Amino acid sequence: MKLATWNVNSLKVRLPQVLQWLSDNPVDVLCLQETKLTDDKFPVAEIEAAGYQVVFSGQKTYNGVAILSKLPITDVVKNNPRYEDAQQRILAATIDGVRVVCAYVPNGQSVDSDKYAYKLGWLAALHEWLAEQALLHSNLAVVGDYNIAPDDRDVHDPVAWAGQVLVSDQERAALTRLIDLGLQDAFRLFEQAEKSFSWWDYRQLGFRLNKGLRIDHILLSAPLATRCTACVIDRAPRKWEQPSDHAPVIATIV
DNA sequence: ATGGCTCGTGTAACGAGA
Repeated sequence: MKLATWNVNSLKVRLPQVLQWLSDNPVDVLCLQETKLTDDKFPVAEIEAAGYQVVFSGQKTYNGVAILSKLPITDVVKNNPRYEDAQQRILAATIDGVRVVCAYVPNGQSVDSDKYAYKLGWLAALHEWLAEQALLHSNLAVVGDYNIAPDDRDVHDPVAWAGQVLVSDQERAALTRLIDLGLQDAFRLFEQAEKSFSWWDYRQLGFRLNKGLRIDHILLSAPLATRCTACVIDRAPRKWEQPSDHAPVIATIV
């Protein structure tokens, strides 16, 4: 199975790029974040015409997640059943014996904001739910935009970013607690180039200067991690016209 | 020091993202 995740920053704007990318990279499963579409506006026909089944959970203006799959999708769960949340950020489904959780973790805005407290509470509730899911599903993949750079090597300028949102100790500790449920960061199972990032600011030539962060992750349970033979970030679509600020991350599971 | 760019909303700036 080839399993990918991509924050598309509006599926309305990015649908042509998603279809082009799937044509170039016919992955089995693609998890999307920040679709920014209510369910009645989701482009089901276009995605099905490309050979994918799709499930989605969206809202107006913000957030929104979707799972595209070549193989049948079953047991769909929208949102974390342990956390009342008006924001549509989680979608889980079973595909080919793998429990796939597509997550759009809150950004947090800044460490002194209410949104940061929401982010930490949201992550604590995610941990509570995933602890149960990990017991229920040996093949568990938790993928998406985590809005957390796990380590200083995932940050273009760790000194400038020190203590800020996306890299703060509390956020990193929350990510570590998720990993301690028995998950592994697929990207770090393999040798990777230095300064490998998955997001670059639209401003200040962020991509051209490779001023980025690695905040999009594929976490795999041990049985899946042992079957994982590659994990790469595809920078290609970030070079296209009118790109998302995030690049897709792809794991190959044999 | 600030904002820089790109979205959606809604049709003008503004909030949000990261």
